[in-house]
Amino acid sequence: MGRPPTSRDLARLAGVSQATVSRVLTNNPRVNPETRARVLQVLKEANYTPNALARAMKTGRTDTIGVFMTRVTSPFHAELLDEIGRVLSSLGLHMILWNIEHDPEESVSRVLQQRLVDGFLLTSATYDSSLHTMAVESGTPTVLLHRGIDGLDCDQVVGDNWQGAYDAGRYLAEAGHTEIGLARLEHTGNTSRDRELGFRAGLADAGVKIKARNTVTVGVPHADGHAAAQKLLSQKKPPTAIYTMTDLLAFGILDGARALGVRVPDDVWVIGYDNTDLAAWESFDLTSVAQPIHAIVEKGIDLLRLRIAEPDRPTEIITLPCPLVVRGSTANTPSRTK
Amino acid sequence: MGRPPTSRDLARLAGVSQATVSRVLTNNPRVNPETRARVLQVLKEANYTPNALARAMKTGRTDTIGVFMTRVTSPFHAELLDEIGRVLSSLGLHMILWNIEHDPEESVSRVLQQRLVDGFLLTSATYDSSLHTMAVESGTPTVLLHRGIDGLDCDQVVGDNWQGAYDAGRYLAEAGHTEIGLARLEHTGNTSRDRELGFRAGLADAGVKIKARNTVTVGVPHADGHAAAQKLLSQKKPPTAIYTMTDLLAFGILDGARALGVRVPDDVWVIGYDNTDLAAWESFDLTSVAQPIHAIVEKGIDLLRLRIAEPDRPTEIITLPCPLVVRGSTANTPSRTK
DNA sequence: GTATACAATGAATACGTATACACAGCTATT
DNA sequence: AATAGCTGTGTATACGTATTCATTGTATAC
Repeated sequence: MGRPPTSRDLARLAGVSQATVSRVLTNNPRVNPETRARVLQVLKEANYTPNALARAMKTGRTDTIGVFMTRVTSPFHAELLDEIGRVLSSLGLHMILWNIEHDPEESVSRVLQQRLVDGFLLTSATYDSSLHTMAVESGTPTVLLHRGIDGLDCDQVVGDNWQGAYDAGRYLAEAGHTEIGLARLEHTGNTSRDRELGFRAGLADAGVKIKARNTVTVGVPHADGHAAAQKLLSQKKPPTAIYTMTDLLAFGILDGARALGVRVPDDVWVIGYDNTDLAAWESFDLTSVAQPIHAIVEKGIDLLRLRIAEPDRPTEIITLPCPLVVRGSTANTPSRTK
Repeated sequence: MGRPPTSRDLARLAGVSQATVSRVLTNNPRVNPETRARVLQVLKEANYTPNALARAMKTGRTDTIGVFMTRVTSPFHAELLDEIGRVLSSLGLHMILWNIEHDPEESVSRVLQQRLVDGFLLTSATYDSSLHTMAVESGTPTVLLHRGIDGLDCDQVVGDNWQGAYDAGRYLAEAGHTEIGLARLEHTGNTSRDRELGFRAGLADAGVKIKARNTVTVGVPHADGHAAAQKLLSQKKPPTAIYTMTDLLAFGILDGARALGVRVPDDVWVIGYDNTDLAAWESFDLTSVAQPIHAIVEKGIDLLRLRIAEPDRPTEIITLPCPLVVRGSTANTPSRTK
């Protein structure tokens, strides 16, 4: 075991200088083919791997991307993380994951300046956090994924939440619903805001308005959706359709309805947002606005790499469409989509 | 912006040598209190953060732990990851996450030797992968979490899968079930093996044996549980209880039963393993063997830090109890546990 | 046959920090 | 009063690699 061999050790073994070993490692063409072959042979026999830290210090590149995220256990976030991991690894990049829910702000700000990574992916930008401004100011290339911030000079790739929500509202109104329930989140960022305003606009364009008594403000967990359903559905004249802003909340609403003996979709329709894998499970069979996770991640990492290569390029903000995926929680005919 | 300031820049500003700045940063007592105060003042004004790479290269410690995982979207894995993140961050440690599903074996082996991290947490050790042996041979401190490997000289912290499964079997048998369905996974590691053998033992000790026609081998996804339920429950004489080895599969089984119009728990009981958050949702209300996630992670990271501090300490293998959590999928009385 | 280009290599250096070593000034011990 | 110890600081070096610069040898052009 001892200490791992260095390029200098290998150079001695191969009878060349450390510089030549380094040239072989970096595919520098300025090395004799025979010498290269001999060195490669020695490297292979010693099972040598360059010290990534030393290399990073010299080149200034770590081949590592920092990812900031919250609530990994939330289905959508887990899918997002999985996709990020897939794309990064296909590019030979490592991922350092920070759950900013656990980390105190001050420690996060330190992380931003440690030059541990070549770039940041932020998936949870909110108005009440200064993470995104700190990240941008750190000078390290940064891309906002999934959640954007208006007026921030930073690359962003997000789903078109307004349009997705609009379509959901329109869909319900055109199906004849007039008593619409809304389980809304506080507007902590663009995402929650657009998912509410777009929905209201979609309804309004079809002449439907949400009554105050059918609106309830919730937090993010499943239990909050459950409670919201209990509240909305136990009224004298309950809504015939409920829209909410994440699948996780929609699952809670479905559970809440089930607990009350209210049938879906016969008594009430339910629509979520994110189209997570779970939405397709028979237990939920949830109509949901789909986020183009793959495209968001692919494009976001693409932008990040472009910015790493060229820090002064103009900022891009990319908005990708969110199609409505209709399932059994809203279709009351046998010909429902799976 | 320019390039970030170095300790040498700061030393010049404070009128001291770089060594003194470094001493302040590392809390070296051998520095005059007045000098220290002055340096700290300058550091603060410049908003200086030490270059983590340079520090790591010098000290040989990165304060970063590498985590190997698979299928982050699986509820149990997401909870495990979340907990790992929580504990690591509370200790001021960073996490590099590798999804070994995405990464080709050869690139993983390279990662193991790059000295990017102080230690590894492996959460997905299986017989058919050489990851754990490669990790141990890499010389970097390694702990197996949640999934163990017999006879491997490596610290391991796992749930007592055999006991948990045993209790589940015993519980079903004592409730009077004799036609027991088993949706089993191939034995790719200790975990799946013990979760089957323990269950069979628990039944056997109560005089119950699983019939071949009530056994089906499945893969890990939700859909496989669904298919297994369809197969088991569409027999002439279907089982009155089904046990399976993960909650995810159990959810699939519940969904499969629902699709067939088979009622749970009236017609069939269902038991899962992991006691994920979702198991408590009303849609599932699943009886499940609980994994002590918090204790596993806490203890595992504890062991890892001990080994980093003292590489030659004796190997520890810790097995933690897995209590059965009874919910509505098995209780047919109103007084069921939530 | 000399001058010139170029290929191949080694020696030296730099990345930013931590730390061993040297040294000056001081206090305390004899 | 001379020695020993202790404090605070600076100088120099090392971590392991990539890369610049210098050097040698060889091939090409006149």
